[in-house]
Amino acid sequence: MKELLKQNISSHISLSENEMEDFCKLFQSKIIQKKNFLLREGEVCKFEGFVTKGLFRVYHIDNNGFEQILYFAIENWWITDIDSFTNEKPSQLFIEAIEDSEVLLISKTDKELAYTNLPKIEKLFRIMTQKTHVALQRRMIDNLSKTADQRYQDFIEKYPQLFQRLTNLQIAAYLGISHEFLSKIRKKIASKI
Amino acid sequence: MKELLKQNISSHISLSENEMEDFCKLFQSKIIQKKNFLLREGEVCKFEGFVTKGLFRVYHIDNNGFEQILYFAIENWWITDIDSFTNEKPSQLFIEAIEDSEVLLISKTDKELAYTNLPKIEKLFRIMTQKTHVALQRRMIDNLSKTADQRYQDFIEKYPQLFQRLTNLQIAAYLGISHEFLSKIRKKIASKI
DNA sequence: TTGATTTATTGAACTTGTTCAATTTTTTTG
DNA sequence: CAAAAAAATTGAACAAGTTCAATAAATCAA
Repeated sequence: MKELLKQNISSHISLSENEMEDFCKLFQSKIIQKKNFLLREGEVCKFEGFVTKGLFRVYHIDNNGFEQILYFAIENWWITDIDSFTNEKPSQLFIEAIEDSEVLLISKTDKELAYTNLPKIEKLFRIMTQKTHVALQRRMIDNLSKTADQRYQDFIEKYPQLFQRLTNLQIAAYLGISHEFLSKIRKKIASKI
Repeated sequence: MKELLKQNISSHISLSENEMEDFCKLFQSKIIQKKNFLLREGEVCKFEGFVTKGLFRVYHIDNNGFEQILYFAIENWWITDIDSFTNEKPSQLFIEAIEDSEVLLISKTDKELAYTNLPKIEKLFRIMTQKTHVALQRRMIDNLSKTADQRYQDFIEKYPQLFQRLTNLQIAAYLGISHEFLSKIRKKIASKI
C-alpha cells in the first residue's frame, strides 16, 4: 500500500531497505471523501501529505470571493501548505478532495525527527522543494508572458490525464481567468479544427 | 567582507565558528560592473551567489522578445538559476547587474561537498528554498487575483528601498505589464493624492 | 557641457478578458 | 428515473491592459 510512496522517494534519493521502512512507518493513511477538506483557511497545516489515490485542489479565496487554484495533486504528488506547515501559522489555503481520495500523512514532529536521524531525508525534501520551486518559476514566467489561450493549450498538453478529471471551472481558476472566458476560448479552438 | 554572508547564514541555522569559517571559505568574490552579466541564456549556471553589493535582475526573454523579470536581488539576497544549476542544463535566464555589484559565489562541487561534510548546510539550503518558494507562491496568487494597479502599490509598499533603485521599465517587466500602462497607473495614483 | 541614448509620458485605436444575465447541458442524488 | 444541482455556453456591455507613434524628460558618455 505504501509502494507508491517508496517508489516516489526512490526517484529522488537512495535509501537502504531499513531506512525506507523506518521512514515510511511515520506516515498514516487517511481517506478523504469528495468535497471534504484536508485543510481549511485559518487552520495550521500539521502535515505533509502524499496522494496515493484521488485528486485534490489547493486554493485560495481572495478578498472578492474568487478562488485561485495554486495547484492540483493527483496520485504520486505531494501536498501541503508549506508556508503554514513550516512557520506554524494559520493557512490562507484550502485543500479539498475533488474525488474520493487517500493520502499518506506525516506530522511535523515526525518529519523533524526524520531530518535529525537521517540526513538523507533532509536532502529528499530539499530536492523536492527545489523541483516544485522550479515548476512554479516556469508557471510564473508563463503567466507573465502568455495569453490565456496559450496557457490553456499548454495545460492540456502538459497534464492530459489531469485535464480529463477536471471541470472547466477548476481549470479556469487555475489559469486565473473567468470560466465564461474559458468557454469562449474552447469554442474558438474547436472551430479551428 | 564576508560578514554579511555569515550574518545571513546565522539567520537561518546555527553553525560553530569553525563550521562557519570552513563553509564561507568556499565562496569567491566577483565584481560585476553595471550592464554586465553573471549568467546568459544558454549557459549552464555553475554557481549559487550571495549579493554583497549592488543590484541584479533575473529575467527571461519570451518568444515575442519581451522581458519578464523573475526577481531582483540586492545586498543580502541569494541569486542563481536553480533549474539550470541543479539539473546542469542550459539556462533560460539572464542575470544582469543593474548597478556596479559584488557577489560571493560558490560552485556546485563545493556546495555538494559542503552538503556531505556538514548536514546543516543541507538544512540551510532546504530552508532557503522553502522561503523563496513561499514568496513565489504568494506572488503567484497576487498575480492571479490582483490588478496591475494593486500589484504596483503592493510592490512599492513591500520593497520601498528597492523601488527607488529601479526604473519604471524594470518594475513593469516585473509586474508583467507594459511600461506605458505603468505610466498611466502612476498618473492615476498621483492625481488621487 | 552638449549631443546621444535611454527612460517616461500621453493619446488614440485596439485586443484581451470580465461581468451579468439568460439558457442549455451534464451530473448528482433521492 | 426524475428532480435538483452544478457546470457549460452564449451574447452584450464594459473594464483592463496593449500597441503604436509622437514628444518630453532624464541620464550617460565623450
